[in-house]
Amino acid sequence: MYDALFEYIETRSGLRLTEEEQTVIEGKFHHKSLRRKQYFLQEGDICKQIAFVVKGAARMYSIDNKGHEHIVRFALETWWLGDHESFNLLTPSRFHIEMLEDTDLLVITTVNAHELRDHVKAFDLTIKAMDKQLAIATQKRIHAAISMTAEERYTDLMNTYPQFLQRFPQNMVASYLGISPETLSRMRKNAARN
Amino acid sequence: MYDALFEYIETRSGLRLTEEEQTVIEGKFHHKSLRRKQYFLQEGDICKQIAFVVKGAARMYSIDNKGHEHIVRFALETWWLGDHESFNLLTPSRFHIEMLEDTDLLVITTVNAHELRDHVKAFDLTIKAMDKQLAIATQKRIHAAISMTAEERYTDLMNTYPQFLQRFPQNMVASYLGISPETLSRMRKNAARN
DNA sequence: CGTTTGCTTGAATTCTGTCAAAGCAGGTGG
DNA sequence: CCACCTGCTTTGACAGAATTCAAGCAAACG
Repeated sequence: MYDALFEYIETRSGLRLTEEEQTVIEGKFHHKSLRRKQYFLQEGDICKQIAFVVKGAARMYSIDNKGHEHIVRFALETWWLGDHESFNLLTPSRFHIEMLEDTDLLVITTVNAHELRDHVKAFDLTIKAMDKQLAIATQKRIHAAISMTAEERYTDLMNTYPQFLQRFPQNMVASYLGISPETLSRMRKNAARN
Repeated sequence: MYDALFEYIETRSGLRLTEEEQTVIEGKFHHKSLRRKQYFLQEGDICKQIAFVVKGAARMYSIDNKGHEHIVRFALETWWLGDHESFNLLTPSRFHIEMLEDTDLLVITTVNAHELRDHVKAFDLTIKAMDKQLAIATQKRIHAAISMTAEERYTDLMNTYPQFLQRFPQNMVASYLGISPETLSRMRKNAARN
């Protein structure tokens, strides 16, 4: 179960983990299984832990005052679950994090994550690398949102994350793109013609 | 000139800087003045340095294949200039960073920034805090882009950054919101009625 | 086998962009 | 000091794009 996490840390940090470090890491995380439709976080909760996805899939979304859902992020294997804002500021989250498949997680609390960063250099480097990657990905997404048409955003998504349409229902992909399911359906019909 | 930076680091890190540390920091940064309409970065450049804004204002934007500009970010005093993606991956930037006012910057290279993080703990903590804040702000912006109408995004912006409309022309605010200047003008007219 | 869930399609409506024109500063040079 | 630019905002008319509402259909699920 922990092998996927060790491999992830070694790849991201560029360092090898000693057996001792592996033991420390195992002590700070704990395993958690969630089935499809179960929640890791619900709106109003304070996000006091984050989780590494060993196997499975999830979505993070909000519900607006008209009752519509808006998917901010998906998560697949080797991605992380958690609401940055709530986690860092200890404010109630505006988001839900729901499993879309039966999922295996490795969970760590805020406090343990900080301790681990102080004691295991490879983990600190990993988090730094994640932060960078996240900054890049979110900047791209903002750029896409303000500068591309819905159709361009869709083809861009297909190039960047072709897995998404295979593992997530189309109406959720539409929600992620910020368009209605009907619009996405029509766009795909047009795109197939060309 | 450096006082604003020292104060910023001390506030963000929660640590006091020794005189020695202040000297080290001064040695790694250098001062640069840019006038209105001058560029800190142009499309195609690799972003090998970032800059702390001591005084002034700037915008970061791209130009699409129709020749339209799209503003991804603004920067004011105590904010930073730089393209995360180009800076971290050393790829050519898709963005321009242009001064909107005469601006004083403190510039640091990639290499020096890494060294400084290793030697001055307060600086490392500051960068970590910045990364967190950036992650929160960008997540909010993505959420706004996919879940709000143009009008909701506008009022949200006015609440979060009321300075923007005072220091930036309205057509740039429109570009930042991802709408046309005409639409923003009409929205403001409607909002004034209520 | 019935129910739920997701996908598609059509028609009406609302929103937004585009194009064009006009007005309104602030700044510059004569 | 005035006339003229130039950059920015406003307004109107029109076209195009996306949402909404409604209906029908297929596949998956319990």
